[in-house]
Amino acid sequence: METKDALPAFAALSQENRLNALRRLVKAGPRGVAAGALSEEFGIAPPTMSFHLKELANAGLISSRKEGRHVFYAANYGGIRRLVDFLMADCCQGDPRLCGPYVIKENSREPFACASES
Amino acid sequence: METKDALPAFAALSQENRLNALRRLVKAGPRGVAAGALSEEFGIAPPTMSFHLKELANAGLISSRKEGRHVFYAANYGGIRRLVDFLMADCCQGDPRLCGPYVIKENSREPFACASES
DNA sequence: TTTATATTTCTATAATTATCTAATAATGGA
DNA sequence: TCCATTATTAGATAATTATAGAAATATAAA
Repeated sequence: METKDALPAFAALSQENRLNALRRLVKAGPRGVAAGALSEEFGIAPPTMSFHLKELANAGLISSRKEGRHVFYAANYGGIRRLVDFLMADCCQGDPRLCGPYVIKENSREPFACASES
Repeated sequence: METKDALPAFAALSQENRLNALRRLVKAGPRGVAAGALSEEFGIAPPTMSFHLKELANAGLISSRKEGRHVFYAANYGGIRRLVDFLMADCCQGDPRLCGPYVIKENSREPFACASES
């Protein structure tokens, strides 16, 4: 992951419809949700929904697969993880004891960890 | 954390100078870095740097403190964590086994975890 | 072939944002 | 007190960019 990959990903997340959609897909799990279902659930016109899903896909945050005449979109957990890793790279110069109240405790599972911890 | 808080945070991260600055502060640790040092390090004019730091601060991603005539900026690890938590809320409907290759293993420390795991 | 679903293309509108210069504020030392 | 340093604010400009809608196209199922 490089800056040029991270910037479009964060840009994709800074739009309400897209943030809602990605969070919905994160909840949904690997099976994903059909484009039409998302369109209906959020009350967004299909072309607009498609546009936003494409943005998320281009940013590497979701993937799609065809199933019959539906296109299912699913969160790309690996892409999301790489983005967070990039943001937290070399956290506290690798000394997690410096992260203040967010120190990574042994055997805990924090949403992010210092690079040296992962 | 709500959508209205997350959106400006992601928007803040979608600008190159700000993303660079935040990653630099994440590396620096709680002590932070003076505004002038960041300005010089990245070759950005002081007013421009100040503008971007303010954006990051407004987004809750960094904090500042005065020390003599310097202003030190430091990563707000709590804010960053809350942002990631928000993005991953209720991941896979709380069943981490569904997260595909990024399953949260027992006793592992992943950069993010399903909500039910944290 | 007909229907349902999804995507693409195009366009108009609007909005935002990044950066520069100049001025101001605040601090600390001589 | 005066000066040098550091940082922020204000004002102005310019460029970019993104959003969303309409219409048309493609794909697949019944």
